[in-house]
Amino acid sequence: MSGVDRSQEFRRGPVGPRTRAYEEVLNRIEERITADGLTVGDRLPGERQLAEQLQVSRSSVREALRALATLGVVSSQVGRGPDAGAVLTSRPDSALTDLLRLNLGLSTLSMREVVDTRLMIEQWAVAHAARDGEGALDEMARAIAAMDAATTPEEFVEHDIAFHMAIAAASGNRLTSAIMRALRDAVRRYAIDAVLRLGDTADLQADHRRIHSAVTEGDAAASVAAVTEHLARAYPG
Amino acid sequence: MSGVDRSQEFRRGPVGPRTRAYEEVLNRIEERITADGLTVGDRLPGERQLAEQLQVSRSSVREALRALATLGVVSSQVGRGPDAGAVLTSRPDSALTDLLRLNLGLSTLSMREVVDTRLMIEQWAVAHAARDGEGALDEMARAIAAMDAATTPEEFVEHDIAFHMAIAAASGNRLTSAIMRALRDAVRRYAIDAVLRLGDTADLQADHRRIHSAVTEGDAAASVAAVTEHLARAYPG
DNA sequence: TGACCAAATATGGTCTGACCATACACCCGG
DNA sequence: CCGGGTGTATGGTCAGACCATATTTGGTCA
Repeated sequence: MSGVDRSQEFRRGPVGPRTRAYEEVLNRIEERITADGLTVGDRLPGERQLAEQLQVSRSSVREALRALATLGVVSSQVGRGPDAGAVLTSRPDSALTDLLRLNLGLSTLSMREVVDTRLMIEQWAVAHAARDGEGALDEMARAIAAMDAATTPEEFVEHDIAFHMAIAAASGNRLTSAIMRALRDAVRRYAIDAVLRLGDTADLQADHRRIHSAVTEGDAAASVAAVTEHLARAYPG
Repeated sequence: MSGVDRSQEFRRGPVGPRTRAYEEVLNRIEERITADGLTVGDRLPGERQLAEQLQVSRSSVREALRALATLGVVSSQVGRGPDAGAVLTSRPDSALTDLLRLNLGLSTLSMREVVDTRLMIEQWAVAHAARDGEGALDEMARAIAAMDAATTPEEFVEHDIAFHMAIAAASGNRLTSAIMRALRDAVRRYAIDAVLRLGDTADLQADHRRIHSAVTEGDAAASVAAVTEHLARAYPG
């Protein structure tokens, strides 16, 4: 015989809502973040220490930390020192990307919905950029040049993403930028196939140049129109 | 002495990128989803079986499944039978909500950015609804009536969310709806405080009725204007 | 034969304790 | 003062056990 009879612990009330241990840990950590005003860069206690504090096993703590890591708010480093352990971060981009990619894989979201969402963000962002987004012009021009120099669809798409991310970044809104980034990363494969299908990138580049010109001239309406036509060309249907 | 010396296993190439075991499991499961065309409702093998197939410990499998559950693509039920075990699902809403809430808690995203994003979606959705969203009118009217009857800020906000979700749903785009839902859920507390601060909900309800009228008449421009003014009132600054 | 109840069983959930690889901290000698 | 060796805290992984739950199975009784 080994182990301890634990069958009578954690009885709360007549019906006990059956909170999983790792969820309890999750909530406690979130509480601590908001209550103690923890912010990016701060360290959480070690897994063993958290386990003792919360009276759960290290496995449960690890599952909770894994969930937080998946949401992009903690990042664990091994070893020792000030940078080791679970550190609070904030990487909504990769988390959003995974979320979209996997849900697309289960075909609960259609490509049409993703493209339409992208169109919404891009119209909104380019209108902002046309009004006061001079900072993005250089980045956009560089991306266009890099696309001209690209020799493979993969390379082209890489810089295409950079071009459109420059527009999104010009809006100054990190949330829409993160969503945009996640959308592009999640459908990267699809975009490469689209370039292959078109065969020629001249039309796409002409669109890019029109967008760049319209933003340069500060013409919001023309910018929106150019972006709309561009996406209609890239994702017909 | 117990255990087995494993120090020489998993050496691949000169520099081995040190893939964590649970990431390997994650990739394998994702592969299986796309390759085998698994879809919502299908079951994954049990944790013990997966562990044996992939030659890792059950803990690593569990961490991978926990990550997938956090992204809203699997859901685990205990017990036995066809519905037990890890089942593929697709709940982007709750995953998005957690993602936003936690990243907001770390103040990497400002409330301004969230509200602006919401404005973007809502303008886009209400324009769609005005064009062909008659299905949403009843739902909107019901929510307005429920807000009239609400006695607490919490209750009011609950139906306010329902009102705006009806608009989002009318767009027919599940991705934007999911983002909208996540935005509202993540800032629910903030919205309740806003209602308390305003003290009176008459102006908000007047806005809601204007939006409903504009959508009823199919006037997209008026709908967008009404939504814009509504959000400016609710979240000044 | 059919309905009902009890045992077997498969599943996720949790715990314990161990070992490994890593990377900084510390100390000691030159 | 500096360089290297050792100590040690940290996450990563594993193995094995037990628990709670829910279905399946099979037997018993009406």
